[in-house]
Amino acid sequence: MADTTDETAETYDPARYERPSVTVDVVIFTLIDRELHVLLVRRKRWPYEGFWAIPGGFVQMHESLEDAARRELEEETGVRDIYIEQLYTFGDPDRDPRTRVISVAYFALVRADRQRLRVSDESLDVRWFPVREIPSPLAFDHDRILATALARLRSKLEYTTLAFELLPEVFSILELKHIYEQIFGEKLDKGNFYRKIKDAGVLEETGLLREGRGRPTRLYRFRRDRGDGQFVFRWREARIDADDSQEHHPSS
Amino acid sequence: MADTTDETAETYDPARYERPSVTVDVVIFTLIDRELHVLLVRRKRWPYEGFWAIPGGFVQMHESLEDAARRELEEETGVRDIYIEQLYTFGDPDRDPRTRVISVAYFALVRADRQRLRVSDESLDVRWFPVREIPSPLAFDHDRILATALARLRSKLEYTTLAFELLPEVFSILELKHIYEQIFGEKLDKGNFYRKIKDAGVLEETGLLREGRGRPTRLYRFRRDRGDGQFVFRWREARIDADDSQEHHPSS
DNA sequence: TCAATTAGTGTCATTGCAACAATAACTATA
DNA sequence: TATAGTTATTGTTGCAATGACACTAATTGA
Repeated sequence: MADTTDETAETYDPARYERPSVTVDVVIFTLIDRELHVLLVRRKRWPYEGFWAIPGGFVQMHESLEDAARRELEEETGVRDIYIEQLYTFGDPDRDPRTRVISVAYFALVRADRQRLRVSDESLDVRWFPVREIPSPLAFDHDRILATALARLRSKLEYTTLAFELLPEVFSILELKHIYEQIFGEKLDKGNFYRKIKDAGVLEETGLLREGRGRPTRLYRFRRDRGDGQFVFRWREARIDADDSQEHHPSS
Repeated sequence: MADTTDETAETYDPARYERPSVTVDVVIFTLIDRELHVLLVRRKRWPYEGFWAIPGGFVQMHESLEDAARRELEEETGVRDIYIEQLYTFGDPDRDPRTRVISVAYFALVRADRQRLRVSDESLDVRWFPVREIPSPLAFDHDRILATALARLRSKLEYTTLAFELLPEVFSILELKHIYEQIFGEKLDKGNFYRKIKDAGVLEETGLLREGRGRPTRLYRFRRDRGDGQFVFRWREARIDADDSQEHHPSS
């Protein structure tokens, strides 16, 4: 707020305060060949010329933060109407050598079947990277931003239906299981997974089958309608450490 | 970041972009007479003159966001070394009628025994309000900020040891239980609470007793050392809806 | 027709948890 | 000075969720 407590002393005058630049950065995840990928862009000029960075841009005076994030998202991927969520705001004074830049980071999930619409695919300066092969270090404090995004993603998969935002419209239960395994980095029991996901009632049978080497796979669709419209499925109890990287405990 | 993707077209020049003002607002919680309270300040001038607001102020060019939040916190309460955590960033274009103001909100927990150090207590313009008696509406979009803070607090109590940051140095198990009941808004079973908190091993017996009407209460201290230094106690499985007020799901 | 392969179901013992009953250690007052 | 009242603690028990793992199903390819 522009509501300082001791406004008694000072009259509000924007010119009195030097203003930082504000940007949004969007960490965009998708699934390619069952692997989790992130979109990065290569910087063309100083600072960090040639380094990979999380896509982002300035917030215009007339647009909300989320609008700015969606605009960036669409500029990069050509996709709209996608899951997006504010992640964290990074504002260390020296994170950008040019000037004070405060960055509001978002993270977005692009569905596996939509992401093929990626615009500048052949360009060498915009690329999907598998999360296990991120070039390091990234520009600015983007390593930290990415780490925060991954932590948030992991954390949220555990108690929300976010995983469905990564899958194509129609998918199999074992594909869903694969996502969880990928992101949690641990093997899950097939049988227990089937039972749990079925009991949750978030799946709708499509009647479709997919032929393959063995027994054909039944294909499902995610039921967006369920419950009170919000999240109704929780894979397991939330973990302790997951999303808490940014907090500060008192020393005393 | 100041790293727009299409920097190809444009050279970076701060002057080309109009910059918003950036403030931090700090939602400060404490426990007074076993009740959860929030600190509010009364605005002295336009806009929202006479309305209550969450304390906050401008971010200086040289300080980090968290430093700014701590500075505000100390200005209001005289307390340092307190639990503080970034909450969310609010940046709707018209949330402040004066100019574009982006506010990075924090929330802080002040221990029950420390908060008596409050500076401007007698002042009618700075007051602790019980959370159930918040004057409504608050200035700007502060109702929303406060709601977000409360949701976060509830959510985090469930899977962290945050509750201890509200209690005095030394406390009884039933006082702790009372906090949970207050914030969750539901009764908890005495016996189960005892067992659960004891098994968690986060308490250290002080040997102290407090005399009262019935059987004297054993007093405990929170063991900050435990585990990997971080959160080791989870009251119960995290809830579904809690902290998710700010997200946006795709419509498609 | 029989391995190989992928999909999906059943069983069961263990654990965690909620409900609630029982006991312990005091103070107030009749 | 007993007894009722009050607050603090500990025990018991049954149900439900979960994890480990064995089993059945439906297809392809040799």
